[in-house]
Amino acid sequence: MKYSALKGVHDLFPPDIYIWQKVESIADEVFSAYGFHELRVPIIESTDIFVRSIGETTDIVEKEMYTFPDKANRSITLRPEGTAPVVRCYIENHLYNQPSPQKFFYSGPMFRYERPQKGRFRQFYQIGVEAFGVPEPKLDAEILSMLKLFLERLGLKELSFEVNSIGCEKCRPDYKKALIDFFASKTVNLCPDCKRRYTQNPLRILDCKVDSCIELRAGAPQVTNYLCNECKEHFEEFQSSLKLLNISYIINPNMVRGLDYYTRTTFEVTSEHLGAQKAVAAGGRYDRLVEEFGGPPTPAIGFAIGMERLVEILKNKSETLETSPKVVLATIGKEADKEGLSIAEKLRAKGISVELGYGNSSLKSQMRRADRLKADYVVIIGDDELKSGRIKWKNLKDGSQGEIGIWEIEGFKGFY
RNA sequence: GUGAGUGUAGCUCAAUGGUUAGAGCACUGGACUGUGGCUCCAGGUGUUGGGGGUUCGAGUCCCCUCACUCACCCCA
Repeated sequence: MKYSALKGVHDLFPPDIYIWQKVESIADEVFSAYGFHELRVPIIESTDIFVRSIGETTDIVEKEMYTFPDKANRSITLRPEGTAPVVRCYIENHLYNQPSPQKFFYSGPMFRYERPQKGRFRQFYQIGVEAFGVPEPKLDAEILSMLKLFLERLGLKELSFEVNSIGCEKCRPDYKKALIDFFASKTVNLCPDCKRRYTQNPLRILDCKVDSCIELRAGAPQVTNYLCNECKEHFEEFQSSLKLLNISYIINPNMVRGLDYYTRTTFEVTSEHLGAQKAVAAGGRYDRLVEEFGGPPTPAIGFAIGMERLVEILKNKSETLETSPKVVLATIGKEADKEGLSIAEKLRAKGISVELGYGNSSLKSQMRRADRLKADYVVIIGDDELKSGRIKWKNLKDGSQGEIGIWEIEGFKGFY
């Protein structure tokens, strides 16, 4: 084959596309009910928008961004995530002057230069949600509840919700120091990756998958014990709201975030039906980011859903979504062919989906095609029908058939 | 960036180093000349991912390369 798609990107077409459409329309419905409005931002931004928000030393910025110079030699980056552009949009358009909170959702492609694997792609789609202006943990719980409702509306109930609090700029440094102290005497026994993490981002040691590191971290200080009073209270209120809303969750004190901007609440929804990349949705608070970006101090929270991962789970549920025509118009002969074309147009104008036969195929093959398209009805037009002015219909589901005047077909009640 | 695995028909897969690379499914047509599903019959495409090598002989063995898959790092 001469041309193929680039590594880590993919085409999307039936039948999968119907799952995507369903997911998007349910997202629209559910998020709207919570007062979220759709927002569309560019997929390219100045590189520094991502560097400043995600963090210079994160993997995303260091090695995963699609960054290139434009013709005027400005550094442009294909967005690796959605929060930073939305924050930029929020500030640039002074949306903080609108009634608070401002709540948005968006969907679209993100780009990260990584080796593809199950559930991971170079171009991948996210549905994201961001809410600005409310510090109360009530909102955190509301947002989790919204996510849960969204997933339930898609028929997903066996997903697990993990939550954590990673503190704020006041208490996180204390915790980080405690962690460094804890591992100080054990560094020689850490895996090579964790040796690197120890100096670069000690929090990451907590979710290492190597057995020896899992053993070494037993008894390590937990972030939830180092929260300042405000963060602690926030986390407790968040949990009591979750209980009030009947959301079952587990606290995962080892859940850390890969992006620098998160504060306090973090959460993840995971599925056992995926591979190693089992997070379907993840998010958290980022109370400092708007201010750091030059906006007014504005608490905020958001999450992102990995579309491909979500669709992967939905595919396993083997609910086949397909669209089939209501009517297949089978015609025999040139004259009938013309008549069929004009009847089809009249039916379509009434909102009925109609497929025509093409070429000089036999009635049999047109019937067979109708069967494979899973049409509800076949309408047959041939010389006899043209002569009598009465055309034949057949219900493919129950096998019943009959005749109807050619001028009455638009009103045939089986079609409605 | 690192590691492992897999590349044969549109799809799923066969083929001990040995003739002309096969089967199922799918597709199209016919049996039924104007009635789908079931059955039967017929139809056919492969540069065996690509290149090089070993051999009398390579889909099969070796090397290189490309692609895909899974995993690590990291993440939705």
